[in-house]
Amino acid sequence: MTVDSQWLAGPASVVAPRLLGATIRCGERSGLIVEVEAYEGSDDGASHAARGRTPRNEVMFGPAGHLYVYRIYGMHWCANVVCGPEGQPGAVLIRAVEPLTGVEHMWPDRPKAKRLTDLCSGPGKLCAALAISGDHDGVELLSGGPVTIDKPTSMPPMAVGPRIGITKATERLWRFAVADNPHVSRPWPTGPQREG
DNA sequence: TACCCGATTTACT
DNA sequence: GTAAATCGGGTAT
Repeated sequence: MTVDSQWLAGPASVVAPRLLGATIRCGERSGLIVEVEAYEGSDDGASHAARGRTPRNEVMFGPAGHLYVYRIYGMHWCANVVCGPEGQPGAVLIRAVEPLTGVEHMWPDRPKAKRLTDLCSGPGKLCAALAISGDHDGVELLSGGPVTIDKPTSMPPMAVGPRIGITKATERLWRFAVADNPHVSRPWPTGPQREG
């Protein structure tokens, strides 16, 4: 069952952990979502939407169920699932995926990867591996569309921690991952906290 | 129009 | 562990 705007209607910090174990698909290529981060609105200093609406973050302010893709460091793409009520910005950054299908297509797009666990273990890596780019910014996550996300069948054990690579709002524990999954972008700083 | 810098990845010491 | 690659968005001038 693919996600819909109602399933994604909650705030990013609530929707994010629910996306663990979901399957993201782009053409032949698919993977299990094993790591995410939540980004919300004006009260979240780390969010692109913190300082209001701009051409880049436009999609974050739109209805849930769309993809927000942006370029970072002039090199890589990062993919987010837009959630929350329309007009209220929020998105879940997909940080790591466990490759499922179309892996033979992923290797050529990840020439530096040496192991299966290097293929999609980072937000920029998984975009390259799944062939997600700026062309997908704003696309709706509809069955039959270029990118789809299937809901998880069950909620896996989860680890929680601070978000990666940000300098603001670092106190918020809005990074979520499947506990002990080898495909995560980075290990947990201290002993993983579990719940769920 | 100028300047700064980032929700990263990779190579190298 | 540190640093380079690389560039458009966002804010300031």
